[in-house]
Amino acid sequence: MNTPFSKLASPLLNIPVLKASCAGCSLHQLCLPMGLDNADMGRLDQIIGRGQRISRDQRLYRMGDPFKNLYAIRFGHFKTCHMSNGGEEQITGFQMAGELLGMDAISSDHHHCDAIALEDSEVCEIPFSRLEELFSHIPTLLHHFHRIMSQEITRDQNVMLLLGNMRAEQRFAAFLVNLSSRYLARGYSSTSFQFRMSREDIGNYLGLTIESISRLLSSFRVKGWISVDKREIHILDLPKLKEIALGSELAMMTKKDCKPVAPAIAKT
Amino acid sequence: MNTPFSKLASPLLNIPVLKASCAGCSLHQLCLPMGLDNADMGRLDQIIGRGQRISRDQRLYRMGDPFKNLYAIRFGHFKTCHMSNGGEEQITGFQMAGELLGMDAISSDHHHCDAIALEDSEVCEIPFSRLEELFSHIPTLLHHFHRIMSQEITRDQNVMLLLGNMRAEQRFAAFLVNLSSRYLARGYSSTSFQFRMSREDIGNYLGLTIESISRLLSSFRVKGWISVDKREIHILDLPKLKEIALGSELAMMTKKDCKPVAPAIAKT
DNA sequence: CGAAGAGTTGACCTTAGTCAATACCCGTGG
DNA sequence: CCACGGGTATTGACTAAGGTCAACTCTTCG
Repeated sequence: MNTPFSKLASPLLNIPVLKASCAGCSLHQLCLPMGLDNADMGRLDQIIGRGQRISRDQRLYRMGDPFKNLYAIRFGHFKTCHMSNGGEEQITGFQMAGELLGMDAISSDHHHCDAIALEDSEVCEIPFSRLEELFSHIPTLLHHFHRIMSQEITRDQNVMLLLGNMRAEQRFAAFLVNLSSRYLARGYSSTSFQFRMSREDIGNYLGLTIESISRLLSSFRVKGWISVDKREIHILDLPKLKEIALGSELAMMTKKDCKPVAPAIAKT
Repeated sequence: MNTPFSKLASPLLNIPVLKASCAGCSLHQLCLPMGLDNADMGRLDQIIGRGQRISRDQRLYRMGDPFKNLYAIRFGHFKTCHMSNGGEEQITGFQMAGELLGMDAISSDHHHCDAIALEDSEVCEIPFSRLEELFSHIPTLLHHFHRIMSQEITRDQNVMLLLGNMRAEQRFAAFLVNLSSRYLARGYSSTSFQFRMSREDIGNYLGLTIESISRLLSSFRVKGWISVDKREIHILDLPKLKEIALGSELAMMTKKDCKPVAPAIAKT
């Protein structure tokens, strides 16, 4: 295992200080420094602050906190929770290693949501003002940063699609497929992984109740598409899940084997 | 009325060419050039391409189109439609004058949605590559651009909250209040305006059916909160709508006048 | 005038939420 | 060791919110 944080002895306090290094990090092709040459990556390393350990259930930042840093997740998982003024909370996303936290705060200089660790995790602190200084010297970095922000927008809009259009089964399938592909991109198994979040979190994220999630898990299990043991899940029929996630008409067709003649993608 | 586009005679074709000018535009305090001094605004003007007229129902861009420009809405209204792979469409937003279109396309160099004019409209074309060049010379502009992107993220996440947590009545109230405040910010009446979109569009956006929208309009009318005539709406009780939009517990309280003693904002 | 499109309203039905009982896991302490 | 309690998950029975289907109106446009 590579150790992307080198432990330096703090001269005064004699406690280990975590010093991040993009160059030594296995995620640099997924994360902010993507596409940078060694020289530029070095410059980025210079501004990146000390790493932070965040233990399970701890908040990296809270809604209303002043905005200073973006955070790149080194390892671990987070959820971001928005609170409506009425007090109900909505989980707007689950983030994993290599992803950036805090971009929602740029617009108003304070955070709009809570970021909560789902397990013991570690993040790199990226002072945003220094990052902005760097942008004028490294156009590649700027461009990539814009891609990341834009990606976040696209992702959110896909969730809107999910919440606005899909029925429970489809939402849940889409959720599983999404997790699956993100683990794949990180070099993990796309078919066997653990839920880092509770059923309640999943339900909240998908706009469903905890009971519905439970029932969906059971139903998918009975149908032979997955096997579950607590938070351990094995996807047994990924193509089927993708089909369900993709949606409705097409899935209905194949399910009922009806009218394979007429073009399935008829206008709605 | 100020005319932000000056008509120049095209030397060859002798047709009027629309030349945009931020300095002369009434929206420059809402739009991209916000906070720029005159010199910088001039530099921005230099890169802004010709204006485009988009007539009602026409598409400014389509999903899959290569990404070249961002577009600032000069006047008129747009909707952005995502298509799921399954073919169902979801309207992810309604945009009005002073807002930027196309930011979702930065991540992959092609557009992820269709932008459709809800009425005859006009946009300024902003070549993104030239804008990025400008960023290194005008940090203020870059910073503001980041705020705009971040705002888009926040806004999308608020819609997620709406779709994930709110019930029909609350969604619709939130929708009305949102429109109201955006018109206010543009100097229009916050209580009397026209829907630029059909009931179907509203329903699609809010994750409800057209029939539900119709019923909600009727019910709000009967309760005396609004008056509607086709697409003309007058908000008669904005505070009430805000209360409903804000949500649940608080609204329930006042509605039923029950237990005004216990703190309404109890933990969920 | 007739046809098409948009909107309204009513009757009925389905999906997922609510409520409640129960199971299971795990850490604590007698 | 087992009992206890709290958090988490599963399952069932019932309900309600909103979807579906259908009839009808109104407006617009050719």
